[in-house]
Formats: sequence, C-alpha cells, structure tokens
Amino acid sequence: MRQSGCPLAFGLDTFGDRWSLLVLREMMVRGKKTYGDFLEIDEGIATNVLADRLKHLETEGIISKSRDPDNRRSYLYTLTDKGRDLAPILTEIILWGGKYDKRPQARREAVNKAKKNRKGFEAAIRSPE
Amino acid sequence: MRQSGCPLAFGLDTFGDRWSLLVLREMMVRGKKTYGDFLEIDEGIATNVLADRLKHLETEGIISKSRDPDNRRSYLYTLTDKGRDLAPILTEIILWGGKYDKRPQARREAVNKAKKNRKGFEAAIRSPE
DNA sequence: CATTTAACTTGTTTTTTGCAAGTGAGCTGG
DNA sequence: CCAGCTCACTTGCAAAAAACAAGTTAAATG
Repeated sequence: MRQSGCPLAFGLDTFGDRWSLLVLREMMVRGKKTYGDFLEIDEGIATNVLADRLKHLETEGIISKSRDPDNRRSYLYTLTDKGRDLAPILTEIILWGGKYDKRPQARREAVNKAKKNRKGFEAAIRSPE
Repeated sequence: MRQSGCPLAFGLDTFGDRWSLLVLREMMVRGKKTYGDFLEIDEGIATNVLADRLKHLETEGIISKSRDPDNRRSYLYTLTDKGRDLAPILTEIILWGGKYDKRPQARREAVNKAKKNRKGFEAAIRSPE
C-alpha cells in the first residue's frame, strides 16, 4: 500500500485504521471471539466494515479464523503470535489515554491495571481467556 | 466523537487516522517543522488532508503552531508535552514493524536505534532538534 | 517590481464508511 | 421434521472522507 519502507508506515498499513485496534481490544481485553461479539462493540462498527477488517487482519496474519467446534454456523477468531505482539502498543495507547482523557465518562479500569502491573497487564491481554 | 469512554478509543480519536502518526514521525524522528516539510513526506499526503490533520492535532493539544521568527510567511509546528508523550507509542509500533516487516525495501535504521537503546531513542524523538 | 515561495483554500473525482436490508447455512422448540 | 430463529456474512445505496488539480494571498527575493 505505502511503499516507503518505514516500519511505522508498515504498522499503520496493517492495523492503523479507525477500527482494527478496537476489534483487537475486544479480543485482547474482553476475550471476545466471534463476529457477533465484535458487532456489539460500544463504538458501533458497521457490519460490512467489520467483515472487511477481519478479512484484512487475517490476510496480514494478525488473527486466524477457525470453525467453532461447538457450533457449526459460528467461527472463532483468535490472535496469532504476530497479533499478540501488538499488546505493548495497545498498552501504551491505553496508558496515554489514561493520562490525558479528562472527560467525565472516561473509564479507568484497564488504565489502572496497566499502571499497577504493566507486565502483568500485557501478559493478560496477550493470552485472553 | 466516540463516546465509549475507552482510553484506547480516546487515543484513536486523537491520532488514530491514516496520517497523524506519520506527520508526528516527521516531527519526532526527522525534526521537521513546517507545512512544506510535511508535504514532502515519502508516503505522499494531500495538501487539504495535511491542513486538516494539523488543525486537528493542534485542537487536540498534540502540537502547537507559532510564527517562524526568521521568515514571516512561515509557521513552525512543534510538539507539546502531550505530543511528546506519544513517543512510547511510536517506539512500540516501530519495534513491531521492525520485527515483522520482511519486505526488501524495509528500512531498519530507526528500528536498530530503538532496539539498541530504547530509552535513548525515546528521549531523542521526544526532543527532536 | 516581477517572480518565486510558503501556506493554505477551493472544486471535483474517487474511495471509504455508514446504514438498511437481504441471503443462506445451520440450529432449535413444538 | 419443519417453521422460525440465529449467525455470519453480502449487497445496494447514501454520506463522508481522501486524493487530485488548480487557485489564492501574503511575504520574500533577485
């Protein structure tokens, strides 16, 4: 897409759109796994955009798609190692947001966990239950 | 914009579009300061989009705009403390890109610096000369 | 003082997103 | 065993954003 060879631009091409990191948050922080789960995210993603993003993240090797062994019409999306390695990036954005989000509705639960025990937080979101 | 209260979503609303972090890279890694500098970035940003992004980043308090004391038709864009605090996020994305970008044109200079001395790299991009 | 430069703005086309509705395979209760 | 529901999408269209091209204004420069 962008052929500059910059590692930052490479990252942005892979997950740097309005939605990818929010889908990954659902997987990492909230343990969500299915298309239906992702459709319910608070920020309200459109169904066609969600389908696009999942396809892109799978193509890029960030997530993988498999059949749900308990329900043959459902699929499970899970993180690859490459996807798990995004945990430090998520963590840094969460810490930055925690520092600067002064809105009354700001939710601080994840921020507090990450501040109290950063390595533990990263390990936890790397391997969501 | 997104009213979820999530610190990650807050961050994405502030700098999570296709271009903001590339403009900030120019400032942090390459010491660029002017509109004309940013127009020349390798990835090719459109002039109206650049104007929009600069306005947005200024509104969000990530950068500030001042007159160039040496040239009255030019302005200097510089990082605020809030903007400087994005350095760890940039660093993590660069490290991730360095790990996974296997394209022949991948540029590894910044990656190597960040790997060799991460704190030094962060300090350097926080305070570009 | 005519030309160039810097920082944009404006207008138009193209791409992406958002929204509503629809499809088809697989489950489920009566 | 089958009508109706659920799940994971797809399709079509409108709205928003991005890309592209050209123009404007104020200030510097030769």
